[in-house]
Amino acid sequence: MKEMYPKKGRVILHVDMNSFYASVEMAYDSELKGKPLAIAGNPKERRGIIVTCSYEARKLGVRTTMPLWEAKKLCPELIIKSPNFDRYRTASAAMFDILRQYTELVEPVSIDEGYMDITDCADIGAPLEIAESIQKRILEQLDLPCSIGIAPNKFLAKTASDMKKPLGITILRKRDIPRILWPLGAGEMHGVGTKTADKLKSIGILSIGDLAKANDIQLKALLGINGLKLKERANGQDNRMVDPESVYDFKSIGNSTTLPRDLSNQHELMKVLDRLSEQVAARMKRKEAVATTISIMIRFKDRKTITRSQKLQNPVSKKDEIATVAKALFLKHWNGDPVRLLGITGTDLLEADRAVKQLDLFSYEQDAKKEPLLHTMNLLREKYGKKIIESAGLQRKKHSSRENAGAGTSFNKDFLQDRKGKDDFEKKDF
DNA sequence: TCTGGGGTCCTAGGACCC
DNA sequence: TCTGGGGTCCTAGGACCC
Repeated sequence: MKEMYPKKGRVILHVDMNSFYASVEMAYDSELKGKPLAIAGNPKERRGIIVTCSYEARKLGVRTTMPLWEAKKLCPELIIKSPNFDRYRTASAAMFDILRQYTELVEPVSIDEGYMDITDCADIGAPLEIAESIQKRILEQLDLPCSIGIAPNKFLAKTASDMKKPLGITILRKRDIPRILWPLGAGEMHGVGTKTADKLKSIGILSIGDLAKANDIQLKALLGINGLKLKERANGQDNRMVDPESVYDFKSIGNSTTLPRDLSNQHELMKVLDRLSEQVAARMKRKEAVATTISIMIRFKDRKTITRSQKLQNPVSKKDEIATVAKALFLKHWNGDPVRLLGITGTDLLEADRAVKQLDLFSYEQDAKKEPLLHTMNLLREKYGKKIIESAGLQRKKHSSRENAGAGTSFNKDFLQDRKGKDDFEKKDF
C-alpha cells in the first residue's frame, strides 16, 4: 500500500553510519582512534562474535560475525569492547535529530541507518549539497562518520550509500544503472543472500544485469513473488515511500540468549525462561504493548532450531503471564536434548491502553481472572490432553477476534453481543 | 574448539467453514 | 456412491537484514 502513489522524480537519501558501534566508542574515547577495535557480543563468554569493528581492524582481516577467538588469533592486538547500547541509542537519536533538521520525511530503518525524502528541499540546496551538509554536521557535532547515497528511490539510495565507505557520498541515477549496477554480482544486491544467490546461479544468473533481464516465469518458479520484485529492483524500480511512521508499528518484542554452556537441567532452563520473560515484559511495558501470541525458540547442541507458539485468548504483558505460557510451551515440546539457546517473543501486539479498555468493556472480573484462567487451561491440558482445550478455545477465539476488530473503532452493538456471549461461556466452562 | 541477538517478511500445510 | 473450491486462522520454518 505504501508503494501505491510514488511521486515522479523523487530524491531519496540513504544515510548509513560507518561501523557505528566502533565509531561511537571512538567518539567517547579518542584514545581508541586509529586502533583496531572490535565490539563483541559477550567478551567474557566463549561464544562471543564480532558485532562491529573499526576499519583498522578490517584491514587486519577481522570481520563482522567472526567468532571472537578467531579474531583474537588473527589479530592479537585487537581491542575488544562489549556493546554499550545506551550509548548507541543516544548517538542514534542525536543523528536522527540532525537529519530531521532538513526534513520531517525521515524513516529510521535501524539504529544506524535511515532514509530521507528530500524531493521538496530544493530551497535548502541541491541534493549533493544537502548530503555534504548532513555528513559534515554528523561528523563535526557527533564525531561520527557516515556514508550517504543519493538516488530516485530507496533501493538505489541504499545501494549507493554502500559504494563508498567510510565518509562517502554517491549519486546513483537511473541512467547509471547499466554501467554501475549491472556488473555487480547478484549476491551483492540488498535482499539477495547466499541461498538466493545460489539458486540464481543454478539458472545462470550471476550478475545483477543477468537478473534484470531474467525470464519472469523462470524467476517466479524459482523464487516466488520475491523473484519478480528482485528483478524490478535490478532494473532500478522501487516505489516504496519514505515513511516516518513506520518506526511505530513494530510487530514483535523478543529476547533470546545463548547459554554459557549447553543445559539439560529442567530447573535451570525454567530459570532462564523466567529471566527472559522478565526482559520481554519490561520491554513491553516500555513500549506500552501487550502480546496475543507467545513464541519460544529452542536451539539445540547441533544448532538445529525450533520455534513453538501459542495464540492466546487474552493479551499478556506481565512477566508471570509470559513465563507461564513460555514454560508450558517448552515442557510440551522439549525432548530432553541439551539446549544451547532459548528465546521468548511476543507477537500480534496491541497497544496496552487499548487492550485494557477492551478488558474493561468486556468484564470487570477479567483482570483478576486472567491468571487463573491460564492456569486452569494448563491443568486441563495436562488432564485431558490438547483436544478439549482447543475445542474450548475455538468458541472463545470468535469473540476475541471480534473484540480486536471493534477495539480500534468505536463502541457498538457488537460489543454488547460479544460481551454476553463471553460471560456465558466463562461461567459455563470455568 | 565456528557461527549473537534484534528484527521483518514470506510460504506452506492443516483445520475449519461455507 | 468418496469428494469441489473458495477463504480464514494458526503454526512452523526459512531467508534475509543490521
